[in-house]
Amino acid sequence: MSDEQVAAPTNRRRISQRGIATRDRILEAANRLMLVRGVNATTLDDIREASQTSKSQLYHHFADKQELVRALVKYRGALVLQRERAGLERLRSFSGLVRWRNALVQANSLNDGKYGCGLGSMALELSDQDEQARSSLSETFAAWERLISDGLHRMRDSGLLRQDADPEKLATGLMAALQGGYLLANAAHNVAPMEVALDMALEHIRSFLVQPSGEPVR
Amino acid sequence: MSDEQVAAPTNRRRISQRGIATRDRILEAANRLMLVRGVNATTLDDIREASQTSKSQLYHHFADKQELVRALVKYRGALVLQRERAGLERLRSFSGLVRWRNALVQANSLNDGKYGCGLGSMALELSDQDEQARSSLSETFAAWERLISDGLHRMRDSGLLRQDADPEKLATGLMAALQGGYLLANAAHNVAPMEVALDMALEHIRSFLVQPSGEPVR
DNA sequence: GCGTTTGAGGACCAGATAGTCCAGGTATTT
DNA sequence: AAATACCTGGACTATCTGGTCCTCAAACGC
Repeated sequence: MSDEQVAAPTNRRRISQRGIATRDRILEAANRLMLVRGVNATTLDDIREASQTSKSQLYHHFADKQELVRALVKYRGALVLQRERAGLERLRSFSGLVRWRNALVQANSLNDGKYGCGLGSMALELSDQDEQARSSLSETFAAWERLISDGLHRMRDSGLLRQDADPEKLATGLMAALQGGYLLANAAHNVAPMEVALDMALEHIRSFLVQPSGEPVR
Repeated sequence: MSDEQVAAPTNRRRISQRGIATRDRILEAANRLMLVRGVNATTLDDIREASQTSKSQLYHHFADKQELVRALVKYRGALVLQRERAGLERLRSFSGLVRWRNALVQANSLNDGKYGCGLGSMALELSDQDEQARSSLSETFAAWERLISDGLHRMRDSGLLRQDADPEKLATGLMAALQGGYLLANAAHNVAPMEVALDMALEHIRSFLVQPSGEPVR
């Protein structure tokens, strides 16, 4: 009876609104719990309870915990990229970068620097544990950096940035400052280090402006 | 018979060379294993086996896993600070910073960016799980940054850095770039992002030199 | 030498947790 | 209405793992 299902565990074709909703509820719960407790410290029972589903549903939608985690990596990646796309896809000026910085800082200050970046924390926890999750995360970081570097490219093309500015490297540096800022802020339970780190990166980018405005970053 | 021992589990005074050696062996093993697998994914049995000790010795030297982890946080912190003190306490020039950078990059490139910084990985894993470990890590980061900022202070006092340079902020920014670089390098299994991040931070510091030398960072 | 302290070794226990299975009920689609 | 997909609930297992306990050996002071 369930032979066909077993035969095609991954690419099952049955798609019902209800099923999708449950699957999403599970992912959403896993997302929430694993952000504050970490992946390994969160049990499937926690997720089952938080998502108001049953054990069998967990295993109906995901083969095992590892597959759930991998799905979560993509889920969270999609969330971040969607949020970041909204803030970055029309980036055309330095003040746009400052606004982007302010939004991130403000969001993180709401919980006193705790929890850090959903992607960054998974990266450290999973990189040496699940190669597939690692490469997926790596790709998400790359896509995120591309959103930034695309904006920087636009700024360079429009003559705002000097020609010798390297958008890719600047984006990587900014991303590292962001992730390092998240990490230090998390350790300190204080958003201040994240601000300093981002300001440093922005200042660095500012040094590539064709005509550096007199006012400082903030 | 063992009532007295139970009464004073923490501040025991018995100090034997043999005992210290065993304790250190345990910590050293925990350090090694937890660096690659993470804290939560490492079992006491792994540690027992790797340290060639017995279960009872683990619990003779540490009340429970949490105490072991906390001891490891200090152990690792001491190791890092010792290593960093050697490389930073005589920092007096920009080229000294570059040498410091090169040493870190080279060390991390030996394992293709994997594992990251022992402190940083613990910070993300423990910050929302063990308040005591978190604050201990936070202090270690502060001490590490102080090693850097002390060097920058010396450079400023000697007239190398401009007076408006803020050594504390520069040190925080550099530390964030380092930690973010570790994280991205770990996710990518490639040391390149760490190089870019550190170079950005160094370039930022260089912009505060009184007479910026013409040659780039590297 | 003798008793006490310290360390080694490992058997053992209890609880947590991933994962299985099934019996039956409810929605959705055709 | 029939078939298919989805869901509940919970019992059950195997394993892992933190933690306890007990015995024996070595070291050491008296």
